[in-house]
Amino acid sequence: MSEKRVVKYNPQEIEPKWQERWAQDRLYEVHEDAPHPKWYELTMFPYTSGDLHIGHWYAMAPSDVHARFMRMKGYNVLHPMGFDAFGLPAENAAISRGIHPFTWTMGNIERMRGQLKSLGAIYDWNREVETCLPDYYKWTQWFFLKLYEAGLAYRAKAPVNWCPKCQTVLANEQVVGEGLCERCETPVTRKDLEQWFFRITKYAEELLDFSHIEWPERIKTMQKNWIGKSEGVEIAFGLEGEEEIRVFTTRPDTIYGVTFIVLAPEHPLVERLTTAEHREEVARYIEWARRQSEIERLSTEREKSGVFIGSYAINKLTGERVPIWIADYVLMSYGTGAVMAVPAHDQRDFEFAKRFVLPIKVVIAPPDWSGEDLAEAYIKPGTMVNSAQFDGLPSEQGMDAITDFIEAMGYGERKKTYRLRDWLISRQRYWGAPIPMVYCDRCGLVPVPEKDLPVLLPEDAEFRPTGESPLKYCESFVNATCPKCDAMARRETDTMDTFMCSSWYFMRYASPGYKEAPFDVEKLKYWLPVDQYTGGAEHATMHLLYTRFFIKALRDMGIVDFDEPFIRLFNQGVIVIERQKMSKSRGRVITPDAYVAEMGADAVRAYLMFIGPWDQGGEWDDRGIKGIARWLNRVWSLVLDSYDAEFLKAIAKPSKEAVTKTLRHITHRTIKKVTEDMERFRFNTMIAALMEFTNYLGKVGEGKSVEPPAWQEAIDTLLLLLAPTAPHLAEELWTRTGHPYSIHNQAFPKWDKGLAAEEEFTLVIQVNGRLRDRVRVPISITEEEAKELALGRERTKAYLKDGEIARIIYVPRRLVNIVVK
RNA sequence: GCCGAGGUGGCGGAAUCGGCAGACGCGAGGGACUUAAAAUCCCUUCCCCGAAGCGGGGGUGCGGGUUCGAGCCCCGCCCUCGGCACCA
Repeated sequence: MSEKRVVKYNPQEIEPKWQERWAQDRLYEVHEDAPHPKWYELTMFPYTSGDLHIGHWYAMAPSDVHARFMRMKGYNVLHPMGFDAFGLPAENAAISRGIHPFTWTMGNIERMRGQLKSLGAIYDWNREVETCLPDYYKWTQWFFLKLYEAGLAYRAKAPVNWCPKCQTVLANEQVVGEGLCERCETPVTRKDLEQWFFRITKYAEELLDFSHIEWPERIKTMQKNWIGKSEGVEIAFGLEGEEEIRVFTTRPDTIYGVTFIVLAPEHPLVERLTTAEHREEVARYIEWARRQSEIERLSTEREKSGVFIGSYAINKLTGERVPIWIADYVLMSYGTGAVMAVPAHDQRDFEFAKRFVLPIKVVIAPPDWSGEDLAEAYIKPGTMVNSAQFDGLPSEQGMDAITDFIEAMGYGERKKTYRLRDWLISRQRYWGAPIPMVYCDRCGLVPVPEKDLPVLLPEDAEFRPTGESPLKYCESFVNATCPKCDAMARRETDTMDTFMCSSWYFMRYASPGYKEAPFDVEKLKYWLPVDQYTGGAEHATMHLLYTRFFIKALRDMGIVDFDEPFIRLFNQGVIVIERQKMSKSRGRVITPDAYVAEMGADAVRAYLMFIGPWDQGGEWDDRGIKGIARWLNRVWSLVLDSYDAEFLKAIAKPSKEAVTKTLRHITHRTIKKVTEDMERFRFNTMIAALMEFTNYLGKVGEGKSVEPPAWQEAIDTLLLLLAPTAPHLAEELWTRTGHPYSIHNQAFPKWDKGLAAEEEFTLVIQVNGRLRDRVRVPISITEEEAKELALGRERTKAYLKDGEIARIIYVPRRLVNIVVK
């Protein structure tokens, strides 16, 4: 090709240049008055840990590419960025290094913002949101007050998860694996504490409705399982006197098989029902159970434990007296904290009965059962026996029949139970939004009036390694006056879970500087809800669930008018190193910076998308990035050469190898492929298609002849298709080839159906399912023609001579298969 | 234990309305250019047989099955990853 080209592709030079130019021209500022439909594409904002690693870019680059694609498709795209800036690591840094959490956090943000800018995304930085600034957390507190007014925030004493290392409580959702702290993996212990909760359980049923959102099945299933709905019956068992024990069961059909009752050790009736001679043993057991660590308690291999408390309950259906036990396999926090034990038909009850030699009464006969003892609980359906008037019924029918009977007799009623617990939002830490409440000796619990918000974090708090909340000992903070009576009062010293901050940040982006309210209602109406959300699946039962609850609560208060925050969700996979997650503490972190400095952001962006399907994640192996760099260099040379006068003269010369028609076909086929892949987030095959296109154009450029307009269409198309992925390179080449700035304001190419359509295909000829020949044929070939052609081929004939043709299978546009016997 | 996703060359991965397995890229081998190296370009690269072929055979975790035809569907296993885990 041309000898004249001297300019080399130099991303180090062109990337900063265009980033500055775009910023200067406010290319990516978005406004509500644009004449296009809006598109809100959001990626989960990063926690301000210090450095962005390649995993962050893996989340952000493809999301930016898709947002840019939508922008070129004509949408008014909001694709903002901000920082999740409250949280424990800032405080730990303060303790260990004497830096104030604010200083630490803002320093990190500074560094991360720089890294993010080098990515070359279309973030409108005027809309940046930082959750730790008073302008923001003022509204976090405001939302708390709204939830409080609505009766959705309450304070209660409860056994809660306590992380001894973080010195704070954790929400259920933040306890992972075998009872470990989500952040530091320390085993969690139980503590009885007064804490603030949000009543997410009120929305359990609605949270199970995913009909208005397009989310991955996997995430919906995780939320479903987390909410854990089960339908059953709550049934009263009689006690001496007026009292009753209520149990929850999903198997009312087994009620004739109840041989004992088990209460959770913390059950309120235990105290009253324990008889004098069992008191000591019961107390000992409760104490023992309380001391069990979460890990011990959760172990399924552990032998059942429990004690008899001396009292009996009456099965109202049979009139039988059954003993009442306590055991820690029954949880106070689920159902009623009491179960009717049916050892014959529940494995846990079975093990318990075996261990303590309690009767096992079969009421659902297994198939072919003739009265012998069971080796394990029979939990499947069967025929009802030993069940009075219900004998002989299939147990599935018995379920309803018995429930109807129980309801008719007033012994109990149908009930739904959920595994989901209320969201524990108190944290005994400094670096979070203070809960805006005051304790007054005279007035009790008093919310801080809206006009007094924000309740500011004191700057003079001391960070000591004792582990206790610095706020607790900060007098300037704790001492307050009661908003109601002006008397001396104490401020609440708990701060809010940071998931509270992230439950509304996506709404703040709509009007980030707004002073009168958390958002400007008109702008919110324009932008929300988020059309496309992307982020990690690890938030399935945390951020993603909390936020759905939050929006539903706000909707019911009339603050927002939509039901779901995020219409479409896509979860990218995890980038790993040596099959393990990146982790700062283990020194397994790759930052993008060195790669950006060496190969350019465009190459890193493209490589991250090329590794594999976005939702599958993958191994970071920097050897592969070379292939991308080579490709971008080839694009550079190809495009610049293409606009060289001599080159144009050369391709315009007629030759035997004229390819204009094929070139246009391939150009339009590529547009189709790239567009469809982009829409489906299949970035790896999109890049492969662009590479193939580049390779093809390179071949055409070597001595073949083509009409210049077709050639320029192809080259321009390549640049436009590449623009979302490699925005700097595309812009540079677009400008250098004399096109008007900016390529990012151009429309994404549209394919011509006729040109993209195939005219021929490779007909595969098989004999007995084995490939024997292939031949290019026109798409219009008929079945008869194809069969005839197949039979006539030299290569097939050899395989036909020894047998008789039994049938011929023809698959249009694919193959002919000759079956020979 | 239960639920979900997955297992394809030396590596990352393509191909799923059941129809050419291995696109694209990395790595490797060979060649061109160069005093040399880097860069770049060209060729080869699933395995076995064959001097070679646009020749034969085998091949998508394992074992069976359905089908003219199976990476894809069915049955039974094994392994990896993620989630849940005494939830009555």
